[in-house]
Amino acid sequence: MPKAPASNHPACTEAARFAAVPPGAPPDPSVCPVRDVLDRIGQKWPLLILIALEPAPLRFSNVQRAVGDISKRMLTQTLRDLERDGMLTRRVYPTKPPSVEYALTALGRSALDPIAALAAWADLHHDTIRAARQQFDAA
Amino acid sequence: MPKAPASNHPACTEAARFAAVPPGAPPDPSVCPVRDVLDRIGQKWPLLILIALEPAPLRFSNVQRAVGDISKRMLTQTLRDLERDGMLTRRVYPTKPPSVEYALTALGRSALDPIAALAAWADLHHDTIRAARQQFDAA
DNA sequence: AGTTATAGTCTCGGATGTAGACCGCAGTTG
DNA sequence: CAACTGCGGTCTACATCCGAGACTATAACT
Repeated sequence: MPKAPASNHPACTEAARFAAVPPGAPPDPSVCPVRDVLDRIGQKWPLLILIALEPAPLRFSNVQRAVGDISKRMLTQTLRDLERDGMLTRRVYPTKPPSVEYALTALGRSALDPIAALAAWADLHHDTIRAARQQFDAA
Repeated sequence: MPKAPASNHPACTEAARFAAVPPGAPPDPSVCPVRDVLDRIGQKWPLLILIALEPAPLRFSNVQRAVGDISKRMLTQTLRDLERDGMLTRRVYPTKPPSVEYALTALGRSALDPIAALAAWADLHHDTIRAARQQFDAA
C-alpha cells in the first residue's frame, strides 16, 4: 500500500476538494481544514493559553504564571504560532523593563466557544474518566 | 518564586479543591479536571481517532487508514489510552486473521459533541487562519 | 553593590514519536 | 508447491520535540 495522502480523513467536509485536484497540480500541503487547524489548537498548550487570555490580556510572565507549568521556550513558541494564526496580538510597550501584552483577537475569542465546551465537558466527565481508569488499571 | 503547583489554572472551576487540601495531605496528582482531561484529548491523535470512529466502529487497520498518517505504535498506544479512559471499547474476534473492533462508548460519543464543535470551527475559520499566516509570513 | 523584574534566546539531555522490520497464521495467487 | 497479502500488533533505531536552567541588558529598589 502506497501510504495514504494524509488528508482524506472522514471529518474533513471538504475532502472532495482533494479528489477534484487534477493530478500533477501543486500538492497543496495544507491538508484538510480539520487536520490543519487541529494540528495547532488540538494541543494542550495553545488551548490553555487561549483559556488563560480569555478574561483579560496578559503579559508574557503572567501568561506563564496563569498556565502554570509551561516552559519559557514552549510559551514563546506557542504564542508565536497563535499570533501567526491570527488568534492573538502581541503589543510591545517600550517601558524600561519592556513589557509585552498578549490579547485575543476576535478570531481567538471565537475559538473559545468550542474550547469552553470542551472544558465544560472535561469538568463534567472528569469523575467518570477517573473511575474508568481505576477500573482499567485494576485489570 | 517557588514555581506554581501546576494546577491553579483559571479555567479550573474546582481550583478551590486544592486550596482546601490540608498541608501534608496526599498530593493528589490528578490536578484540575480541565488539565487532566486536556492532557489526553487535547492532542491531535486522540481527537482524530474519536472523529474517525464516529460514523461506525472500525478495526485496527481501518482506524489507521482513516486517520491516514499515524504510526502503528502511536495508534496502539492512543487506542489503549482511550480505552483506559472509557472512551472506547476493544473487542477481539477470534477469526483466523484476528480482527479487533474499536467502538465508541457513550462517554466517547459524548466527547464528540465538543469535538465536533471544534471541527466545525476549524472548517469555518480555516481560510481566515490561512490568510493570517500568509500575512504574518510576509513580514 | 546586590537583588528583582522584564521578555526572551540558547543549549543540553531526556522524553516522545516515526518509520520500518518482524511475528504467526490463513487465504489467495502464480 | 511457493510466494505474497492482510491481520494486529511488538520491537528497534533514529529523529524530533520539549522542559530545565543558564544567560542577556536595563533600570528601579534595598
